[in-house]
Amino acid sequence: MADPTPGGESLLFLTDENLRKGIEAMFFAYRGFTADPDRILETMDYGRAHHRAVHFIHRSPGTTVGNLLTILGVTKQSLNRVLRTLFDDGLVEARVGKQDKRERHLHLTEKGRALERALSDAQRARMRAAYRAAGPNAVQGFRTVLEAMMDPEQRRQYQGLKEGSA
Amino acid sequence: MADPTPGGESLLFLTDENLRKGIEAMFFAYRGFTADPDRILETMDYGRAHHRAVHFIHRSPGTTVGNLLTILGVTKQSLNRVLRTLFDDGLVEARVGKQDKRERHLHLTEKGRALERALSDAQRARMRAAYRAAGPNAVQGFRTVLEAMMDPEQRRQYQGLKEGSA
DNA sequence: TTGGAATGTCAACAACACTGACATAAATTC
DNA sequence: GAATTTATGTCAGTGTTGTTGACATTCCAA
Repeated sequence: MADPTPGGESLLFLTDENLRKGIEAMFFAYRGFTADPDRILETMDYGRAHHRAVHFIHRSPGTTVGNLLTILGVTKQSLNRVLRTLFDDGLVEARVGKQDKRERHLHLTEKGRALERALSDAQRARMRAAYRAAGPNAVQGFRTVLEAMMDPEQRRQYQGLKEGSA
Repeated sequence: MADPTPGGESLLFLTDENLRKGIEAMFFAYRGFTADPDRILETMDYGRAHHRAVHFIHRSPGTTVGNLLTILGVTKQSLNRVLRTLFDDGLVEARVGKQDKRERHLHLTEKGRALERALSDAQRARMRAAYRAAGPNAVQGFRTVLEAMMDPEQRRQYQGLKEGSA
């Protein structure tokens, strides 16, 4: 019998069945991933879109609307609807750019930081439990596969944060 | 200095910064995960909900509407809207149960199988590329962490398929 | 000064989720 | 056999989040 693994390593992990399991794992895990913040959000008048906006504004304080549009991958109309409620409710404030006065630099207010903390505490708790249960090696693999699954554009945004982007 | 890792292992992988990276990895990777099927779906009149229904009917031929409701975690009204279009377009057929005539057992037609194949080929291609790039060890870790991230109920459904469920 | 970039806003629409209420048929239980 | 429960379908209304398209404002830059 010819060796089916020219590189010397087993390629059994690439069977369609294994890929299907990976696909379903993503589906079910993503549900768990969003479940806890969702529960908090639904007690307010907010949804996932608000969570995402708050998260990325927290991560990159002073980011512009345009940056946020690129990261979130939605239309400005869609983002604007969300941002307006966050302004109105006093969670986010927009400061006119000093150099370029067309830009609006987004910042969380104290109230906004409180919501961000509540949401990310909930989400991190589950992530931490999963990490702890799986161990550091598994976590390393987890991150490696997810990164390989991103579009190049998304991967750039994911990695670009290491050296600060705002 | 006291040893911060009583078990002897480093717990540095549990820092908030690492957890945040994991959270964003999930966010960006899920976008990539759904991007390819989404492109196919939008050329038709279908969306992600149709994809999910077709996927799970393919995986568990003869599954009932109730089973599907549990797996997908949506309301019957929501699922019904999707199933109706799949019936009307001749992608899925419902057979009245032999033992329990209230049940509708769902099956893909040839046309339905064709769509399923197109969608899962696209999704598997990306998953395969990611798996190959990351290697078997990373894939193992990927699956372990995702599994730990699921709700217990979801985990049961994810695992229950090993021994066939339809 | 003109063109384009960054942003905001109005209107309409679609996908996909939800709740609540009601209907039907069949199984189950008393 | 009657009453109840289960499985499914359907009608109506609502909400979140996305989309296009069009238009206005402000301001940087050539």
